[in-house]
Amino acid sequence: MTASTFAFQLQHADGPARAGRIQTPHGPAATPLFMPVATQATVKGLTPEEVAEVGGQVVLSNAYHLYLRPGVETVNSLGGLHGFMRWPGPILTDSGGFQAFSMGSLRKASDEGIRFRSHLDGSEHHFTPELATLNQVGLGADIIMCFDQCIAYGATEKEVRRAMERTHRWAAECHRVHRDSGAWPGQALFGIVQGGTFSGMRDESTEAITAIPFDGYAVGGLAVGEDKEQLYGFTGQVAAGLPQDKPRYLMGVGSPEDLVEGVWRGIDMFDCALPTRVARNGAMFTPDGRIDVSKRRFAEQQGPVDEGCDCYGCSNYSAAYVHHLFRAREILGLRLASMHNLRFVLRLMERIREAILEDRFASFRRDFLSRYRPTNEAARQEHKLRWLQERG
RNA sequence: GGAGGGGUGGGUGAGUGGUUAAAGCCACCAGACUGUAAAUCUGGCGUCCGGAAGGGCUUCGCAGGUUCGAAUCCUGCCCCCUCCA
Repeated sequence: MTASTFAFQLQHADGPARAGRIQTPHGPAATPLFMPVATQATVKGLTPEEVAEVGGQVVLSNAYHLYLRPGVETVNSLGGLHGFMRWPGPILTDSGGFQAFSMGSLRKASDEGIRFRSHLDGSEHHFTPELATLNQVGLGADIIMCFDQCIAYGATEKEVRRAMERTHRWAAECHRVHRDSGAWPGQALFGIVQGGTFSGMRDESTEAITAIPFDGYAVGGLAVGEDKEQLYGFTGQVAAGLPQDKPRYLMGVGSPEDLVEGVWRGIDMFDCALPTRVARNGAMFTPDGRIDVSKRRFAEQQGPVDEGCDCYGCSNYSAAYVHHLFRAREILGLRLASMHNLRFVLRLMERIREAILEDRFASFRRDFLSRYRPTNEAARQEHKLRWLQERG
């Protein structure tokens, strides 16, 4: 817990794929790194001990949600985010920029910032780059993010440009506010590249954001409805333009296959709600793809959900038992599934790291992807479009 | 023995003459979930044909009747429940 400054060391590269280490005031973390999501200062359903047990090194929380409830001051007075949620390791907070996308009709963007109507009580809040930065300073995470405007897939070129240029101006503002805020010196600030699915704008944004000396650089605005080809293509394109000596963070990704593909294209850090969210609905990762443990075919399976998994659930319970827990809507079911999915992706990252260090990531990737069966892409797209329509 | 209430699709339960293949909920089946407004959402759920639009057939305890038309009204029968004796 000594106040060291943030640092990144690149240990080894295997093609574009990198293995490294970040250093934060609350300890180190090995990269490639997957950060479990703890939006409301908790990885839903799990204790910090359980998150650590499955291999979690850094968790991600959300400044927008914590600002609304319980409030930045409250968290601050209760020991800061680390003390409040009792997570002793590194924490990264997102600024609330993603909520500019996900909150649908409850928000309205302008050059000054984004107006949100609280989903809790309807009250109106105006997030500016300054407020978003100071909120995160107040929460006291190890790594904080610039306030950006994440725009929906399908936006016009004009809309994407406006959001991107706004994001660039806000990035400079966030950097200035953070520098002058009196934040403790170890706290890192990452910039975020936007630009939608327009190749030229992605380059433009990469150049604009890297012109500011952030501690790390994130690829934002992806995994919001575009197809896999675009996700991977823009990830690779942006990563190639980011500095070698800073960590690169692909925001909001991933699924197991996306993690492999992201690292393959030079990404060091990921966060994603997917593993824990789908777990609560019965979906569990296996080396062959995602299964739905609540399906009847698991009703009598004596072995664990994933034979090769070393998580608590797979070590102690049959798939039939987990199946029963979901059928009966028992809370232990979603806890076991959450632990399992986190363990699955975290162990995947550990194995990826080993493979990179041993210069065999290409074959690791090939083997993993040839076995892992992704979920239906067409259905994904349909679902996403409907969701986007509902959210306005 | 007397008084009253009720039998609806797998369950529960609306529906009292046409807009009802019959609400809602549950169960079940299928799909989704990527910087978490999510232990959530979407679709299906009598049967047959169709990719779909749509169309055919059979349904509201049983049997009969009234009516252009019945889950809904009438008659009989069977069964269940509550209270009184």
